Amino acid sequence: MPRSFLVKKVKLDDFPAGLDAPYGRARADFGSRLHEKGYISDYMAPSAFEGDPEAALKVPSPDSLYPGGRGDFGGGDSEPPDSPHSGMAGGYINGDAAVSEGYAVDAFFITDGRSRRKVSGGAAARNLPRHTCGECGKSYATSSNLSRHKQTHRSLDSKMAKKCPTCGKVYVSMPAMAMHLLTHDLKHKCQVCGKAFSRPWLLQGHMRSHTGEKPFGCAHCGKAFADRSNLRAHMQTHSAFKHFKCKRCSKTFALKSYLNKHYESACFKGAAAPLSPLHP
DNA sequence: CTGGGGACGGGGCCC
DNA sequence: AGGGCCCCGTCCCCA
Repeated sequence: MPRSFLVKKVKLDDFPAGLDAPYGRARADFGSRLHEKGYISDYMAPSAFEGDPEAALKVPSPDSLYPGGRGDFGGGDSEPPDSPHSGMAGGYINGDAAVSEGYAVDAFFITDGRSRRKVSGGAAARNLPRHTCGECGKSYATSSNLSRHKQTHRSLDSKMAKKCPTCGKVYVSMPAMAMHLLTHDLKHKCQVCGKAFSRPWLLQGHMRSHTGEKPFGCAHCGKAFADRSNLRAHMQTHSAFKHFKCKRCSKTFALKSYLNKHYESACFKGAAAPLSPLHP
């Protein structure tokens, strides 16, 4: 993997404005989640993530990486990225007609893993006041969203807690409860094989297995995937950094799932329960 | 045994 | 409140 792949910043405004509408929010959201979850480390220089297991858990401050601060790209000084269209022609990846330009560009942001942009038209972009949760500090565009979020801070033994009549799971947040109830209602049925799903997008993803559509292309090697999660996992295989480490034999893995598999393998056969991995 | 990919479930957040 | 979209994680299969 070329070093530049790991360190370059992205100037999103270089991309066609037409791509903004459907993907702007997703990209911004993805970027912020990368910071929240620490996955930004996947595409960073390895030094901070090697050796000391504690260090591996520390996520560098986004502000230190982006002089412009969170939610910005640090002004117009960003280097142009490796072309998101490299290996693609007219929005196609490896000649795969199912790959839209929008998705191809979107995939690039997964590739880069650090991209973020101002949400055009959003409250943040317009500098509107945000509604911040006093308990965890998360902020929301509307008081309504904040109110909904605050439900998640209720105690499990709160009077507001409700139990799922089907499986008995307890929820303190009514939106979460409503969401959960949907998982028992498989009303989205595949017309091809009859398999049923609780969510329309689960069916959409499933349909790709019938149509062969692979809208998520890897900007690094051009390989296309039907599922974004699978593209993400694939991107990790491009990373030279394996920061999931077996505590017993010190072997390292690029993906947590590989480490988990390793724990189930001979390394721990006949041994006590696995020690906690680098990333618990 | 490891690496990689396909398929999918669940929950969070935004509009 | 509902719909849509997203990410995280897991299971399974195969090379």
